[in-house]
Amino acid sequence: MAKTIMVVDDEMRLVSVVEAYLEQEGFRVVKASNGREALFVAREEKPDLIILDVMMPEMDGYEFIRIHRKEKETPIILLTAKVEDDDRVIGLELGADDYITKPFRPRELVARVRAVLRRTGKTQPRAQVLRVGQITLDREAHFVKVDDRYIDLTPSEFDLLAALMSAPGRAFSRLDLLDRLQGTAYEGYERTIDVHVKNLRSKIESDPRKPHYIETVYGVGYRFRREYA
Amino acid sequence: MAKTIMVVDDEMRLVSVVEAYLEQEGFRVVKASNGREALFVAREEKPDLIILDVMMPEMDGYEFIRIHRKEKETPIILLTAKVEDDDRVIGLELGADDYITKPFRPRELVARVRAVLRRTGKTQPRAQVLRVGQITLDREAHFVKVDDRYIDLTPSEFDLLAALMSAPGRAFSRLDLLDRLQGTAYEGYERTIDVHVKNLRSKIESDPRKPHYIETVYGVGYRFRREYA
DNA sequence: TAATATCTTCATAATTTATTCATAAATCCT
DNA sequence: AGGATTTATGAATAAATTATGAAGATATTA
Repeated sequence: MAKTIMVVDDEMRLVSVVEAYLEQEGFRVVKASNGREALFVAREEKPDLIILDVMMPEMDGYEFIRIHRKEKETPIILLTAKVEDDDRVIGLELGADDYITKPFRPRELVARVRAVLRRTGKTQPRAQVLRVGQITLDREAHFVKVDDRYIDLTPSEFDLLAALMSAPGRAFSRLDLLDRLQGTAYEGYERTIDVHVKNLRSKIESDPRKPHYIETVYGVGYRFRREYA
Repeated sequence: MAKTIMVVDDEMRLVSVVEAYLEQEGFRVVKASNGREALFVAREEKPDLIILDVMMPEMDGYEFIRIHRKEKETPIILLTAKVEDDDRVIGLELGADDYITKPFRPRELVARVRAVLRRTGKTQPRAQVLRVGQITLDREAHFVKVDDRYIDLTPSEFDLLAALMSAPGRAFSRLDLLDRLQGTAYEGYERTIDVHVKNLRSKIESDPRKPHYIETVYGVGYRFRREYA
């Protein structure tokens, strides 16, 4: 059965990005936007792991940990904004299992989630294998196969393709895609996506000038071609 | 069919970690948190081997052994917290087949499990010989052969190679590999893996600068080259 | 305990990827 | 069609990741 992860942060955008990524990795995600709410959700949903921002209104992360730990031993990964290692020390002392500083990339966070689950002996859900047309993308083994050929992609290209393939036929804005690649990192230049698309096309399209898989949606962004029946 | 191993300890955390490792190695795992429960579970599940903490509430390990041995000859590995050899002597006299002191590395435990099963004539649950390309790795005999030449590897290198060869074409993150080597515990520095990879390549690759077998997956980790049909 | 081997850490060189930018090409709209 | 906007592309630069040699720390063996 799917492992449940609770994400606690007051920045909704961050929560959404992390949620999308984790779900694709096969996790079930529940959310809370502050410590008080988190306590409630934790009791209801009994998450297998908690991702927790230290800086939040109402009740901060440390306070949450103190209270939660009296009831449960759920592993916790802290999100800290600062670069200093004060937070780290305090957090780990209070019983956090790992921490990651913002901004971070979703894939980095997922790696830590898996590491912590492994450490604490939880079984791992399988990442989704995406198959559309002649393309297979396996997030777990991290490979992409096109017409029985294995293709090497850079991390950005891989994540970009995974995002698009996760919802064939749906148009993604460049901002959507940028979030997937950079997570909460400061706003990058949207046109960066264009370049990644170009490079990706050159690797997976037989005729990059007339893309079959990755279509341009003028004025909007890009989408992966939907399969027809 | 997979061998069943019963793990008996009151520290749930420890049990979980051990469970994860054993399952990864292809064993089936059943659990109990004290001697009394263990007796019950043993009768139900008929494990092929028992891993048993000596210090437990309700009914300690020695007591369990005494009673269990009247019914079965299931091999037993003792977990002892102390470094003194009192426990060892007593335990072995009582009929334990091996013992290991806490803290221990999962891979150490797994090694002993295999050794005991071998000694007591049980068959191994998992393929012990991995062959990919011109490389043969035998977990049982613990040797590596490349192009008909036997190569000496350090323990880390051996485990690393075994992990990679267990799933050619699959990319492993450094975190994955790290806890295969160190048995979870704490987050070691991921770059340690890079160094082991370098050393391993220098031993098995004909041109370490252009590795044929162990490929780098930029931004992700390493993988063993997939064989093509 | 000394001797040896292995593992980890660290600094820095080498390599690969990501981003930005300028400009060409395509699309849209009236 | 013409102008405005958006996308595609090649190339330069910046940023990030990996490779490597070597020193220091640990562990193992004699």
